[in-house]
This record gives sequence, C-alpha cells and structure tokens, in this order.
Amino acid sequence: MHRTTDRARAPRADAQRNRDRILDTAEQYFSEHGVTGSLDAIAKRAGIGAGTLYRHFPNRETLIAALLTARDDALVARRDHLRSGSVSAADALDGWLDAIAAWAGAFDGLPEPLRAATTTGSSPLSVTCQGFITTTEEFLHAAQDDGSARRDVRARDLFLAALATSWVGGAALADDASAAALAELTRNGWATTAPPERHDTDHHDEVQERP
Amino acid sequence: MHRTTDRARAPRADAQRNRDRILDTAEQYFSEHGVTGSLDAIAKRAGIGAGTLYRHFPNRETLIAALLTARDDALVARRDHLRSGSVSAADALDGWLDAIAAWAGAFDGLPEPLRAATTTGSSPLSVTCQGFITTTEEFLHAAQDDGSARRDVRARDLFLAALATSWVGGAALADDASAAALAELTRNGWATTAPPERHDTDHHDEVQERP
DNA sequence: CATGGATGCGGAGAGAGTCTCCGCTATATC
DNA sequence: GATATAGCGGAGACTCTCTCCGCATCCATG
Repeated sequence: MHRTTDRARAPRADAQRNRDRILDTAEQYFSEHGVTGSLDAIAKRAGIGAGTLYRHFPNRETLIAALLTARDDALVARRDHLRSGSVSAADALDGWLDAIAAWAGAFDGLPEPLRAATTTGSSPLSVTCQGFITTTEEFLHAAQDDGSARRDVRARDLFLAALATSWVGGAALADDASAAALAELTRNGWATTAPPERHDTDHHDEVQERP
Repeated sequence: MHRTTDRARAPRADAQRNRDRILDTAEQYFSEHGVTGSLDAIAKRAGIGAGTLYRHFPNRETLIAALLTARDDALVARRDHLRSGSVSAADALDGWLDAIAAWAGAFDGLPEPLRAATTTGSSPLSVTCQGFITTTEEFLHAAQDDGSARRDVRARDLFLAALATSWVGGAALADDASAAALAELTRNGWATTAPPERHDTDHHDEVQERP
C-alpha cells in the first residue's frame, strides 16, 4: 500500500475537464433542443464517449440538476434581494414566484422533470425543489402575516402554480401572453384583494381560512 | 374494369374490426401506462402487426385524438347540461373548467400533448381543443356579462389553466390536494370577488379591463 | 524520472421504441 | 368462382438510452 492517509485521492484532471465540457455542451444543446434532447448527441458534440457522460451523470435528471445548480445562484441572489428589499410582502412573494417561473423556463421542457421531482422525493432535483418550496413558504407566511395573502393557500401549491405557468408558456411556439395570464390568474388567486389594475386601494377586509 | 359506378368500394370488414381492436387496446394500455406507452406493445396486445396500427393511426397524437373523441361526447353532454341548467354563470364556468380538467386527466401524461395541440394549430387534437376553447369562451362571456368574472381574462388562458391543473395532479404519485388547490387558485383568479368560502356576498365593485 | 496501480475513458453493442416498406392475403365486387 | 385491390403483418432501418470492459491516462511514490 502506498498511501498512508485515508483521504481520497484528488480527482483526476481529465475527469474534471470532461465534466466541465459535458456541462457546457449540455447547456448549449438543451437550449437548442430542450431537455429531452439526445444525451448521446451531447457526448458526441462534447467529443467524449457515451460511457464518460453516463459515468459523470448517470441519467438525464442528474445532468439537469447539475446544470441547474449554476442557475440556482441567481435565484438565491434574487431571494436575498427580495428578502432584504423594501418591497411589500406581497410584492416579494410575487417577485419570488416570477423568479421561480423564469428559472423553470430556462430550457424547453424543464417544468416536466421539475414537477416530477417535487412529487417523487428522491433525486438531486428534488432537494433543489424542496429548498425553493421552503423559501416560498417564507415569503408566503410573511404575506399572510401582513394580511396580503390568503391563509388557505399552501407554499407547495404556489410553487407548482409557478411551474405550471412556465409549463403553459413552454414549448417553442407557445404564446407568451398566456403564461403571463396564468401568472396573473395565480396572483389574483392568492392575494386577499382582487387587484383592479395592480397595487390598488387594498381593503383586505376578508381574510379567512378554509377548514 | 369491373365497376361501372364510381362510388368507392365498401370499407373492408377486417379494417374496421382492427381499428376497433386498436382503440380498445389503446384505451386499456394508456390507462395502465399513460399516453407515452409503447405503440408497438399496443399492436402486439391487440394481436395485429405494427404496420396495421400505423396505417390506421399514423402517429401517437392521432391515436390519442381518436381515443378522446369517445370521451368528447361526455364533455359535450356536460356542456349542454351546464348550458341549460339553472346554475349561475359563474358556477357554469366553474363546472365547465372542472370538466375540462377531468377530461384532460383521463390518462397519465395527457395534458402535455393537449397543450402542444393548443399552440400548434395543425393536428386532430388541435381542432378538439379549439372547440372546447370556444365553449369556454361562451361560458366566460356569460359570466363576464353578469359581472361574476373579470373582464381581463381570456378563454384560451382559462383552458390552459384547466390543463395546467390537470398537469399538476398528473403523474401517478402526485398529490390530489395540489390539483384542487390550483383549481381553486384559478377560480379566485378569474372571479371578480375573492370568495371567502364560496358564494358569498358578491360586491362586484371593480370590474375593469386591462389595455 | 521511471513505474505501477488506481482511475477514468470510449465505443461496441444490447435492448427498447418508432415507423416504413413491400410481398402476400383477405375481401368486395362482378 | 374469378379478379382486382385494400389492407395485413412483420422484418428491418433508424434512433435513443445505458452498460460493459479492455485499454489509456494520470498521479504517487521510490
């Protein structure tokens, strides 16, 4: 035996390089063809063998998750900005849900695996989604506490609604207006006051729970 | 030449029989495996060759559309019932959207091709969807006219929202409550009055269009 | 620098699915 | 019955996912 410590050996340089190449290529390929694009095609374009791709990312979901962690940073930044910003709780929640929808729209077809991940606990995507649901909860509670959000709404459902918004606007040929409309519909849904134009006289006279 | 008339020959009996077998088998298979189930497997289970299946239904979408026309009748019946029923315009719209969501949930994964069909004009599913959007428009207009629905909502978007509801509750392991929540969210979204419990004092004081 | 074991590479190929092609069969008509 | 033909079936071309394993590469050590 040659090693005296039991720390793992440093990762091989080529392995790291290949991983990066895969990620770069996948980012580009998924942008062009959506998240259902061929993985073998990505390997070929990246100039590596299929086996290498599958060793780094055993399945499509893992690859997507890795791709998304890069973007997670942006979302976390947005969260922090909204958190510390001077906007109202309602606007913060609104902004956050917008951010989720935008994030879920990073690639064509992305909402589908995200929804699957929110309902089937065990996958790299699941933990990401779970984290964002928790953040949604935070914003939602704040909005509920100051009376600007209905109390009979759950964070998980708002998250799913944001995903759904993204899903509706999904496929290449979709209609942007529809996604916006669904987002608006959702906002009207959770807000305590039916917004006439947006930011109107807020008479939150009726906030009640559903048993 | 043997025929003197130029009438088309009567359709072959086996063709009709095969078509029916395919439809029956597909109905069953899709119920078990969702609309993405293998078409060749359906052919095999139906006891016919793959070629026969593909001659009758050149692609999955066509098969789905054929399968759905059977169910369309139920939806049309529901429409007529709601139309002539004594319920309020708001309840009619609500009931109709419910019916759409239920229809779109007939098979796992059905919402996806339906959404695709609503945005890409040319397919058998598209015309079906278009028809239902038109009906949605009818119910929506009625509700808008009596002030129970916001005027800044489009029928197409409500249809997509119903599809989205079904999509959220989609995959086998999904959470029924979430689908219900999204439906409720949507209802709160289009109704002019934020429903405290359901059917409350309706003070539709603010109905306005968005430019 | 040399070397040897661990680590990672790559691509052939198995398996599953979609869809086509075309020789043959079953069917409707005469 | 005879015959023209609509329709059948399944082999097989193509695509995609994913595995396996002989071989190349890298890094730690002497």
